Amino acid sequence: MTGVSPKTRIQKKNTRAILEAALEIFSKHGFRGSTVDQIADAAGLSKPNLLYYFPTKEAIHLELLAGLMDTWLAPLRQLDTDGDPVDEIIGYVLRKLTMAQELPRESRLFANEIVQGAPRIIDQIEGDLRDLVNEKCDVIQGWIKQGKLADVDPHHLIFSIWATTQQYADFDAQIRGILRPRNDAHFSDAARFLETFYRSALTVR
Amino acid sequence: MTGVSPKTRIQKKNTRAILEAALEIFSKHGFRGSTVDQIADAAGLSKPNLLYYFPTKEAIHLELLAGLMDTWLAPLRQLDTDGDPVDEIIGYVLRKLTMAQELPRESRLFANEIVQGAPRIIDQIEGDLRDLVNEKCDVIQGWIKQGKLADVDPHHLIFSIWATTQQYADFDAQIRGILRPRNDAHFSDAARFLETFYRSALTVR
DNA sequence: GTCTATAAGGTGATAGAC
DNA sequence: GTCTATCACCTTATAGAC
Repeated sequence: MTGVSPKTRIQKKNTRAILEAALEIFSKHGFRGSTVDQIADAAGLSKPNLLYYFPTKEAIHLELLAGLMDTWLAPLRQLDTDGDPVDEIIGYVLRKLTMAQELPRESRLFANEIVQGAPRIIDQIEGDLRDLVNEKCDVIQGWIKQGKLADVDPHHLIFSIWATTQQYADFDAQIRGILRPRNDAHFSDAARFLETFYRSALTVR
Repeated sequence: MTGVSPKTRIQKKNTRAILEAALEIFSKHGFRGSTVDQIADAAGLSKPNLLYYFPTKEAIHLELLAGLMDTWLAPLRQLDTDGDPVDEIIGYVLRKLTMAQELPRESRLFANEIVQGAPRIIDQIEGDLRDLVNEKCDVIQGWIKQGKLADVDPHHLIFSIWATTQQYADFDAQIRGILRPRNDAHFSDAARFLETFYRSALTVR
């Protein structure tokens, strides 16, 4: 399922090169739009050699998605029950925005998969992801009950945070096209916008 | 470029059937993930017959995107300079949410295209779309100067509205997976959340 | 206008030498 | 472990009969 168990140095290096190349290609063209040839080229290997490390194209894709899910959820895990509610959520928003800026390929990899119905990761969504989200929604609901946060639906709050941050990676082409030619500093503009926006919507008055 | 000029009744009917089928298939699998066979089947035509109406697979895709762009931008065009600023924007948010609910395939068609770098509609993005957005941003900026709206970046406000509404179509699989098994009424929950959220973030205090 | 048949090229995966 | 060669299949698009 996950290809050759990486033992020798060269195997580790090649496995890593393949996954790096696959991330580059899959995130740009989606699963069906990417070819094994493209990935092998980008990894600096021949196609049969690549298929010596991973049995199928799908195995590479699956390994990527599974391996990145933890990284992807880390910012949400950090949400701390004992912190100041508004600051905790603003912090989460800004961490997600930073990830969109620094890991846009990872964001688009997931976006490509989910927009097409998430056929290959629906289990992870309905499992680990769902559990984590529900856990953090309980935390948020607790804050609301204590009067420390405006009364909003926690699930839809989290969805809105995902949407407003990840769009800067997923729909980058559109955002750059509209902001052209002044699109150099748009991430810091976005950070300012999102911080102001979420703070004013979440603060109890 | 746009296939046979529809003159006879049967030509109109078939052209419409092809575009309807293509929307169904392209929105689900993306351009590369869709096959002419699938579209022909869905349209109830043979593959050569379909290619009698449109010269290539790409021509069908292009015609779809171009034809839907107007529909897609209609809610933004409606934004009225003379209305109440907060209500105008809330109205826009709710119209977009309704579109995500009623036209999810159209939303995913664009999402699929844009997430992969918008190769086939970058011109429309940098043309009509950009012009309309800039025009409406001027309106919003005017409201802010008059003190009728909280001071936020108009471009990023519009981006956030797109993101928070279209996600309910584009990332439907993820949202349903997380809300399971109670996901029947999530659009009305989303409407309530978004209205409260945008109203409290945009109202001048 | 619509069909069957097929050309032409791409794509995932394997065989077998080294 | 890596390569060249190749298979088997899929996919877009066309030819030509009706």
